[in-house]
Amino acid sequence: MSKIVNHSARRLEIVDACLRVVSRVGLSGATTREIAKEAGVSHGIISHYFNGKNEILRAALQRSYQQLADRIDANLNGLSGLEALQRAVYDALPVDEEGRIGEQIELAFWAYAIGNPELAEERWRSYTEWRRALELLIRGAQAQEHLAGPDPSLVAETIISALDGLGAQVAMYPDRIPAERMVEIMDALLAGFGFVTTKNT
Amino acid sequence: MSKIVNHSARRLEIVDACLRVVSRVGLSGATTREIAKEAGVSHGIISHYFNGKNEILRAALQRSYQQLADRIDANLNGLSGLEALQRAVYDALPVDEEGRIGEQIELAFWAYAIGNPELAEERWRSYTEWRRALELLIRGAQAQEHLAGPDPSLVAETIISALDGLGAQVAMYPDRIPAERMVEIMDALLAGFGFVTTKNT
Amino acid sequence: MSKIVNHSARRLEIVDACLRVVSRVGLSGATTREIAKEAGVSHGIISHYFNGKNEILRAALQRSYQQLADRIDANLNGLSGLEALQRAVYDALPVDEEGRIGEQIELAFWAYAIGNPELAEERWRSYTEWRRALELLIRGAQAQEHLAGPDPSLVAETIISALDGLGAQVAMYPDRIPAERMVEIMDALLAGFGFVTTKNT
Amino acid sequence: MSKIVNHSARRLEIVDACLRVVSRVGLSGATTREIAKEAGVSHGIISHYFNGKNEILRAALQRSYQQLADRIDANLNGLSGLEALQRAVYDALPVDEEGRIGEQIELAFWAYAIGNPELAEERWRSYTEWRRALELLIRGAQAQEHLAGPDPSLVAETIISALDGLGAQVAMYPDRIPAERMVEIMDALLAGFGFVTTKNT
DNA sequence: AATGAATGAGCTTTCATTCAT
DNA sequence: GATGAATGAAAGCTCATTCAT
Repeated sequence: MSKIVNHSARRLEIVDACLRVVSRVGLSGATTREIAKEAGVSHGIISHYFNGKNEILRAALQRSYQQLADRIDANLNGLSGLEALQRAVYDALPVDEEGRIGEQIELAFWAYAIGNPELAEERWRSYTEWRRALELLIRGAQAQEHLAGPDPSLVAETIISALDGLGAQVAMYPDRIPAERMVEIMDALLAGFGFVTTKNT
Repeated sequence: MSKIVNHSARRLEIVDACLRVVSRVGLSGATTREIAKEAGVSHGIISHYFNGKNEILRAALQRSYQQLADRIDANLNGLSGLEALQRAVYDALPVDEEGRIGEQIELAFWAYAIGNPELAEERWRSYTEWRRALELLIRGAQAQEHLAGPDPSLVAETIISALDGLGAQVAMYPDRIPAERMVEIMDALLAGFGFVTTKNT
Repeated sequence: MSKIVNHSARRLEIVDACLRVVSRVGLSGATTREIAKEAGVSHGIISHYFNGKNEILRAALQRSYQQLADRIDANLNGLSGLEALQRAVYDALPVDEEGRIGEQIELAFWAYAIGNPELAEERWRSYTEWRRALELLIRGAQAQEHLAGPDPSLVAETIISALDGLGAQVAMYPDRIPAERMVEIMDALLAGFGFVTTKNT
Repeated sequence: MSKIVNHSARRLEIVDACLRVVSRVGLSGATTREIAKEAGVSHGIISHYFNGKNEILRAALQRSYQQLADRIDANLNGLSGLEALQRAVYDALPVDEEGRIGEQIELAFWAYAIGNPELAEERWRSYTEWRRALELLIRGAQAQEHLAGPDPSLVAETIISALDGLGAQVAMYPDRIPAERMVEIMDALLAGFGFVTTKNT
């Protein structure tokens, strides 16, 4: 039992090291040697915990999404209706250092997913989950605001598209898009769907 | 005297081969050998036409942007107001094979731009140009429709974000997002900004 | 834990393999692949022990100098005056297989030192050391023989020049200059400076 | 007839270009492309004039020796005895820019001769010729000075060795050995063989 | 379980040579 | 004769993976 705990704990350490390396030098610089060094373990040990490099990357992508999902969930506590939707959308914006690094990691994996079906599937699962969660929030907000508004699924996809586009922009040009501007953009988007947001960010 | 070869035509062949390879296996799989094979030339010849691999990539990125810009410009001929805006936005959507490949190229280079300032700046220039053009179209449409609507700059940034997000999605999952869905999304977005679009796609 | 390997011993094996390869096919033929083959290891392993090819070459040059210096020092034990000078000069002559290889290494690196300041400085240090040691021996011999003879520094430089010239000759044509001839030449040179040498080679 | 003249003239241009390239970037940088560019001819034409790169190098080495021999011959005009010997030895010293470059070329070829029998043979021919010429001068000087002195052949080999050693030194460290010092060294050497030289350099 | 040495494939780049025009 | 495009081998180097200890 203890062995198993240690095993998965060590796996996690390596995955986190991988994310740090990716955010520092990009995916192309994330060699197994570099990851091992960052994790403080020997180079050869990696094959005991992962079945090849792709498995590390897949786990890292999974973890990166999990961190975002956790952040959103944590802040959603007790909120409902439009407030909950607004909160979730704001939390999904890369407004701080951590979010920016997350977007760079995301972007790195996106490009890598082309020609790498395993990674692409992993991301698709996370995307689907995120879209469904957002749909629920949208339905809740529409109900609260008594909106007969557009198809929640369509709204969710639109919001995610804009978030993804902004995320890519931030990943590439961290200093050129002020956090306030991103909030304005998402506010405008939500307003377009009938959600009159309050300015108490 | 020498073998009759059009130097710049040959260069272009190699650049196009590069674009095809990148769209097929991603930037990390776009080795000089693979590009040469795709172009149907020997591996060594590449150094006759390009000063190293980075020069091929830069040329490929430039060409990809040019193709998109040309497509949009060509179709805009004679249109004005909302029709022009709608046409441009539709043309920017990756609805066909060419567009899809273009998005894969884009995405591949986005990740590469992180940590490659030269490439990042080149992309920024294209982005700025595209945003300005879109702003003009938005102003024109707002004037025609007598809308006092939101800040054209904000609208442009929102549209581009959504287009970029959709583009990334298409790049990764070419077959999972129907062209009609993308049109719906952009229609909803435009409607949110007060532009009642007609269904004459 | 790990494979039991003496790191520095392995390094030395590779350096020695490098020296053998250089003596066989010259510096231009001393590729990393060839050195690895000569050392009986795989090509890739070299990067575990050296930071690039230049580091191997530097280490090889150092080792070659060390071998010569050690040989001269070892035989000088207990000798003084003219005997010591004569012994050192004879030892500096490439009269056996080892000496011949040493000269080939030297010659290969001489050319490489042009346009390689780092290597040139390293060689200059060795040269200066050798000249000073020779000057001391010359002073000792002059004192013992009661010679008011020429400037020891000039004598040292002359001797070294002749040794270097002979060394180059031997490096290129190992079989065309008999060891006895080289001894005759150095004897004639020493005689010209007033040192009547004995024939007890 | 004219074709033949042009042919060998073009050959000579290429050989001279080769020497210039070697003196500028060393033998390792003397690629066929660089030589062709320096000669102002197309890259492909070289195979019409030379049977492979080695033939260019051999011709270049030959020419380099010829230039030295010509210089010595030219100044020898009318001199005889010790004066002639002294003049030849002085002329063989790399005391000016041209001589220094010549030594660098020499040195580059020496190293290349290891593992390149053709080039080594070419150099051996020149060496033999030079040694014989020097022997004649030595005999002449000994006769004039009524010296029963040492074997002229031995003297010649000693002188050449010292000249070669000095040449290598100058090639590597052009600024560290004053021309006067080299003259002193050769004077001391000649004095050792009984030739009392005059100070009218 | 853990180490790091070792392998071999593959990368970009360079270059002498060949060849169609 | 002359050009420069084209080839293919080889260079130094990197890296995921395997393996003996």
